[in-house]
Amino acid sequence: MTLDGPGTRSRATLTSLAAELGLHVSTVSRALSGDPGRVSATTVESVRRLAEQRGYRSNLTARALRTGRSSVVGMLVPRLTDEVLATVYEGVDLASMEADYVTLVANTLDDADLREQRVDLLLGRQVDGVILADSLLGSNAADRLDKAGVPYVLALRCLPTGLNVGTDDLLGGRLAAEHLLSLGHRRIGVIAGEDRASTGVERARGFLDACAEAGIAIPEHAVVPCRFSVTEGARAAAVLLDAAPDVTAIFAASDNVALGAVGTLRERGLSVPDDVSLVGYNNLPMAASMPVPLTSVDSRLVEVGRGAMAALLDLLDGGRPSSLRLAPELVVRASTAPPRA
Amino acid sequence: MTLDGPGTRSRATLTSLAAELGLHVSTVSRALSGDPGRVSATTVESVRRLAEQRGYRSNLTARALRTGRSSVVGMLVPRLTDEVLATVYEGVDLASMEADYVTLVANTLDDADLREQRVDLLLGRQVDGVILADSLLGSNAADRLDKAGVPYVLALRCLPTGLNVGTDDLLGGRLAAEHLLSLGHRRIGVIAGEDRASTGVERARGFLDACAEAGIAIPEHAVVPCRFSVTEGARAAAVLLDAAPDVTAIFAASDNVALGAVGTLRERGLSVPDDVSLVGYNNLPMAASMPVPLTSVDSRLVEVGRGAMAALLDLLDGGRPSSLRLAPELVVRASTAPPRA
DNA sequence: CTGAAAGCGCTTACAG
DNA sequence: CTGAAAGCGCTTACAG
Repeated sequence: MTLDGPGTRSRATLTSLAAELGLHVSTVSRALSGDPGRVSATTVESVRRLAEQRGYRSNLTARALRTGRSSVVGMLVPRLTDEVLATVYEGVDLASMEADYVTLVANTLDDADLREQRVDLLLGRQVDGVILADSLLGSNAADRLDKAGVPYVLALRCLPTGLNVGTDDLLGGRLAAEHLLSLGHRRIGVIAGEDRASTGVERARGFLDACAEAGIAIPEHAVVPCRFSVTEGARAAAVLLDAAPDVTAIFAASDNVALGAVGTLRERGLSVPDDVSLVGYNNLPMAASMPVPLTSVDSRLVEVGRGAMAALLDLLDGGRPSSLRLAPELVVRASTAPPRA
Repeated sequence: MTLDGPGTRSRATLTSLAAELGLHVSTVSRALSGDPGRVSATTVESVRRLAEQRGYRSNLTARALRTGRSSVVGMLVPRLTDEVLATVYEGVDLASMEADYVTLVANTLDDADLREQRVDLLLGRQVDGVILADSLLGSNAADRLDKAGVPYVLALRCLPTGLNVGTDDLLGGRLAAEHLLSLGHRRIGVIAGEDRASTGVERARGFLDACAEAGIAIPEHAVVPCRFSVTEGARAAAVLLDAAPDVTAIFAASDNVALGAVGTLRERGLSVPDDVSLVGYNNLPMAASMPVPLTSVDSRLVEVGRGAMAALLDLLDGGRPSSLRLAPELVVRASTAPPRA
């Protein structure tokens, strides 16, 4: 480990390569950028070889300053400790890497002030575009980005306007409802998720709509909003069971929330699925490995991330990408069964 | 949402402010950087006001090119979808923000080639330093960083040499052992965690050492290594129970692994803690909200992240920070009880 | 096919 | 206290 500051060992630059080869820096630049037909094959060859030997790596900072493109995109998430968001990020990151971009991610904790601050930070870093995975309903996407003319894409959490890449959560909620209804459940509770996020709202609405169409009314007191965390899931489940103790099934708008709910059910001596069936959402890896493997709606989070980045890259290339809603899929496991006779 | 490319609306620059004020760009730079006593108070005042009005934001790319300091640090993690690493990152990010740095994070998936590639990427981005939270025992920290003279700090996962910031995992393992021994357990299994990472190895060794000192021998077949995930935890628990079906307690080197183990125990009709007591590690929020609240060793992950960044910043300022081992703490919950009589 | 020049936006010795 | 100049490392029209 070194204690010297950065740049102690002088790195190779275009200029140093040029000097060593007796060429002009501009020629070396062209040779390396692979402008085909604009520079002789032999020159390209010798430049490439020396660059390799000297361990030359283009200074992306300088390039960014010169071209006005940083090859950096920003990404806003509520928090990265939420595996759901970390998974979307993973998709974004994969697509970034393939396109020689890099993604600067920032937590906003569902806090409006912090969010503004983070956007400012990203803009100061000259990001070419931004992926917003933390949108709250009723707010605009991001004033500052609009003002700065920096393109952005909404991911996962959607808004009525703007370029959106997410899962069809209305359909996802519907799939969960159809599954429980087909098993014979009639008294069902819903832990609806974050009520300021499209994900929470639409999953619940899709579920409730499907129930209503089947002639099953879910009373209001059996629908409890809840932030997306294990702890909040446990709390919301308690509220739900107090208000509607006779439910035979619960739809939770996320796997973490479902995990919290399992704890509360157990505390009350209710077992899954014998007493209460449980459906989660997102189909995180843990769903399959939970104490009782969890039936869950797969929301294709990595693809959401990849898709959002692809749309942003298209935008940056002057394209006109359209919004995308991926189709979710129900994965049935042991946590759901017919209600007790 | 705009479809224009970046930079469409021309942003205020030092030059544009200077022109508007009839000052030289260097004066404006000094006024804004707050060089005290080097520029008149009235000038500072007028420059500040205009900068505010025009929404001036310093171009950090240009500054980086000029000063040779990017105010960007890199961070390597095995994967960010692991809540443990995401939590360490959160600490790093908080400390970064306070110091006007930004952290570029990259997944390396415990894969050596991908890691080299990621380091190259970070170096190309002119990072001032790097936090390595993905070290594997037996490998060096990072050749490329040494060669490039870029300072780095090891976080969470430690190596025998280099600047390390982590938890005292030997002690953590010991705390878990003392707890189970004091409850009266004598036949104990260990799911030892990733055997290429210091965290996995030291937690297990601390545990085994404490048992040995108490005169309790844990046979080799009751110690199963395991990657840090729910899925792997479930698998390892099965291996363990096949090899040592008579255990009355299990120490799992992470909470995720413990969660996986709960599933396996349940499958086999064993209940926690009546048949088998279970101790996890890290004390993630979910530990408290698991179906059976999990006894766990708190590894102070946010502090590890903060400490690692503080050490790196010290290094970048020419300081000589020393390694840091934080003291873990046992948090007792419902998953541990005396063995059945 | 290669060279020479300009310039991205900033900071920092050097003058005055 | 302010100005003028140089330069970080690159790219890209413009010549030749």
